[in-house]
Amino acid sequence: MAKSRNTEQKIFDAATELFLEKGVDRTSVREIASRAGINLALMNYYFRSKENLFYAIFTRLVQKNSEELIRILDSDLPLNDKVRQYVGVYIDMLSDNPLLVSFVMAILHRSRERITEMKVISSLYATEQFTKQLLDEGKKGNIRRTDPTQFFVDMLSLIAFPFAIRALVMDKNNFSEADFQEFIRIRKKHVPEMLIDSLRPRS
Amino acid sequence: MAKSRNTEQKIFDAATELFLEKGVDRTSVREIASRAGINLALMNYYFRSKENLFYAIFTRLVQKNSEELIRILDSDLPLNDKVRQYVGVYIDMLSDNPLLVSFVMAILHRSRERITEMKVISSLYATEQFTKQLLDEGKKGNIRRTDPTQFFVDMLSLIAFPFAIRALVMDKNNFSEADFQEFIRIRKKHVPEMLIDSLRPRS
DNA sequence: GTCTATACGGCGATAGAC
DNA sequence: GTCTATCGCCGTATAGAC
Repeated sequence: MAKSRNTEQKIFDAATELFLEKGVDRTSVREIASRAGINLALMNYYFRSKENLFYAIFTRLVQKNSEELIRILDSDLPLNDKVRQYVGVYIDMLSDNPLLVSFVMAILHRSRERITEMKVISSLYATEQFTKQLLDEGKKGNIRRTDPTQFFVDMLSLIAFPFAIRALVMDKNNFSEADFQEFIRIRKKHVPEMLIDSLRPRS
Repeated sequence: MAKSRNTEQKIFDAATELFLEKGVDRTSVREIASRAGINLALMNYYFRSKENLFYAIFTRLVQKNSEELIRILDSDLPLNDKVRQYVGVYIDMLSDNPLLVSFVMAILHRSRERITEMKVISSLYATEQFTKQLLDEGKKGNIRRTDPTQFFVDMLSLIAFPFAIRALVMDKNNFSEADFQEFIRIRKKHVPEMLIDSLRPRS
């Protein structure tokens, strides 16, 4: 018992490091065990499978980061401020956590049907309250668009996809790391304004 | 010789089917050989590796579909018409080719450095001529935005990401297949208008 | 070209001893 | 809990008959 949490944590930490360094698929369980300084069998004693370990790490990472996102969506902020804040925080979060981007890619790349099982991934999506707010603003005629699903998918796409095609963008534009960070910094202003524009009633 | 193209084609077709059904990673070369009705050794005779086979299928699929996209980008159409046509054709293409979406996901999920090696993937990105057109319109003061990279990333994100998170969107909205298709059909009108709006000079 | 047969090292997972 | 030893599958490769 005394050593159990310790060992579990060592496996967890070693896996997190390796997943970040080499990606999930290119990291073998033997390598994780080796870096954790334990045996291959122990790896399976604590986490029944590599997939389980992956889920454990992913869940913790998402939970840690998604709380703030949900808090923003469920806040009492006016719609425009809310969009600005949400996009900014979300982009910072993806920018600061390459592992998160890589995990989401790995999950999207997996079988499409079972995405539902990863309940935690829902926390990266819209909340009921935010959907309601959009519908309410629409009824009041304050905004042009009336489909919350389209709006939220637009928002998520503009936030997340650039990180997914990061390598392609960098290659095509001869971007350095700093260039890409500057590109993302500009998006933090640009994306909210574009979304808010799309809501503005026509003059 | 007589049978060679035939066998190569059978392997090609069997692999295409299986990649679509189960995803690239979950399909074994033994399974491909089995479905193609041939032997494991032949599999290695024609394509030296599974990776080679994957690239062959992917390259052919992209080339077949990207020609029209490039033709549109390099056409003499006015900017707004070009955006409408490009988005519509691109969305149709992704809608009709789930394999293409899955392959792009697989590649994005692979090592980020080597994306450059897949030269064919560049054909899914902007052309020089289109970039030039955006810059020219900007100089003439016809459009508000001046950064072609941001615009093109916006466009690609709004087109492609919804297909990547298709399962999530369907789950969160209780969409049937038909519902999702309708959702996409609406996007074919909505996305170009949103992009064109973002270009329109402020009144 | 196509086949059978066999082999290699690496993988994820597990049985069973301690 | 922790270990050793082993299983079955994987991608890849090759030798040799037809």
